[in-house]
Amino acid sequence: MTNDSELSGKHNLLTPFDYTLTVLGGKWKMKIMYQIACQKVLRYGELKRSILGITHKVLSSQLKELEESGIIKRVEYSQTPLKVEYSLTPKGKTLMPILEDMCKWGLQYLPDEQRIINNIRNE
Amino acid sequence: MTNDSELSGKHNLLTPFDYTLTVLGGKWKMKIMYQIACQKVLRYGELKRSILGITHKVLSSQLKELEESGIIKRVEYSQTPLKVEYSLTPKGKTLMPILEDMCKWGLQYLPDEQRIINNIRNE
DNA sequence: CCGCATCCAATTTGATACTG
DNA sequence: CAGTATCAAATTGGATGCGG
Repeated sequence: MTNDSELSGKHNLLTPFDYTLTVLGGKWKMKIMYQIACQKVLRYGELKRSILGITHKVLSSQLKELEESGIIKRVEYSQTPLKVEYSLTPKGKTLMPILEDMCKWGLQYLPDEQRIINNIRNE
Repeated sequence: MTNDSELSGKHNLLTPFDYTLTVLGGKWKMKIMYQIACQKVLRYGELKRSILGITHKVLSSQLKELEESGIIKRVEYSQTPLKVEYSLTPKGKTLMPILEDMCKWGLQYLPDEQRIINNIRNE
């Protein structure tokens, strides 16, 4: 670790851009947010099934970090069996335009050979 | 590897959103792009000095990937000592609005305690 | 100066089992 | 059902040296 945290001490100070990267960073956070946003509310298991390839451990740790960043809200219903629902917070919703722009950009630039969904209503 | 690539075969097919994540993904690519965009053109060494904490190995591998994705352009001048300049391609420039929005979002939501630059022309 | 290759350490991830 | 803990496996990261 030879980076910023050395310069800025224990409370690691960040530039605004780095803060956003911290909140959204990693391989899965944006995909998780995207899924939650699409469905408004999702239970843990539904979320897991909707994101191909993510593992139990990774999903739960990333959900926890997103919650700590104030991006998603976790509501636990004390039933048996347990039920937990995730949704975006207002703060989280303010990030959606960025994710949508990323999606639009991908639509424009994704090479056809790699496209997985190209036959939806092409007439 | 229990993910998409299994489902989609060797040419790993992607959704548009995943494509964007692939292009921009990782800890450093967006920061690299951001630096290049700010200066229009940067030599390798300048770039390295401008990004705190990045190592030689990581910077060069990420630059290569960005080049392969068509986001940055690499121009090599056959001098001794060697000189290489990096700049954004037109495709790369189309991503800048997204990076700028991320920066703006960070400005709004970065908690004051973590802010590293908060005294620039506050009157 | 730039960037690839190597070697080894550190971090992340996956599979599995366990708790409330 | 949701989440944590553990441990091995895989991936990434840093330091260094070589060659164009």
